[in-house]
Amino acid sequence: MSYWLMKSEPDEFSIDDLVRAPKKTTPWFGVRNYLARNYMRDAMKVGDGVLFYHSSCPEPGIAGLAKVASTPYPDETQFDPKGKYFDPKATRETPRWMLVDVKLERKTRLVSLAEMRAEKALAGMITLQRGNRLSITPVSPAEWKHIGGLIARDAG
DNA sequence: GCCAACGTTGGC
DNA sequence: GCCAACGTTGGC
Repeated sequence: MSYWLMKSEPDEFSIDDLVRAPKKTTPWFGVRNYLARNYMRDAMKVGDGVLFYHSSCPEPGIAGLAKVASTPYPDETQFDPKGKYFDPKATRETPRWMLVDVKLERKTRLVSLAEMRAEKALAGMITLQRGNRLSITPVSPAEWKHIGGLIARDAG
């Protein structure tokens, strides 16, 4: 069992979109970074814990808890020539971009990036490291547990 | 295979 | 809108 932080821009797909999604599940489409892809394709297992993170928005931070809900399969958006995620080098025979389904566990209070940065226990989190832009990063069991505690805390 | 230029991410 | 960081591209 592993843990992950997965970023989404709420303008594109927010925690509320996941709440409303059929079966509260979504394919994690649109990843176009090889390391992030490799995490989904090679490392994630069904049942792994996911921190759903809102990025590039007024208040970035963790917005919910989710789980990996499928084995890897091709990202359909790579095949759509009209879509923004089209990849002309990908074919059905040799897809380049793989994804997993993510299923909502529950929406949480927003644990803001500022709040995360204030926690010494989270100082080692990859996503908090200067310059890190990766949209999917592993989270240690200790970090996962600590964030669980933050979520349970009242805001402020 | 090197590396400069360019594009993107994402916080502020 | 700015800028740091870093991945990708393409010329050589």
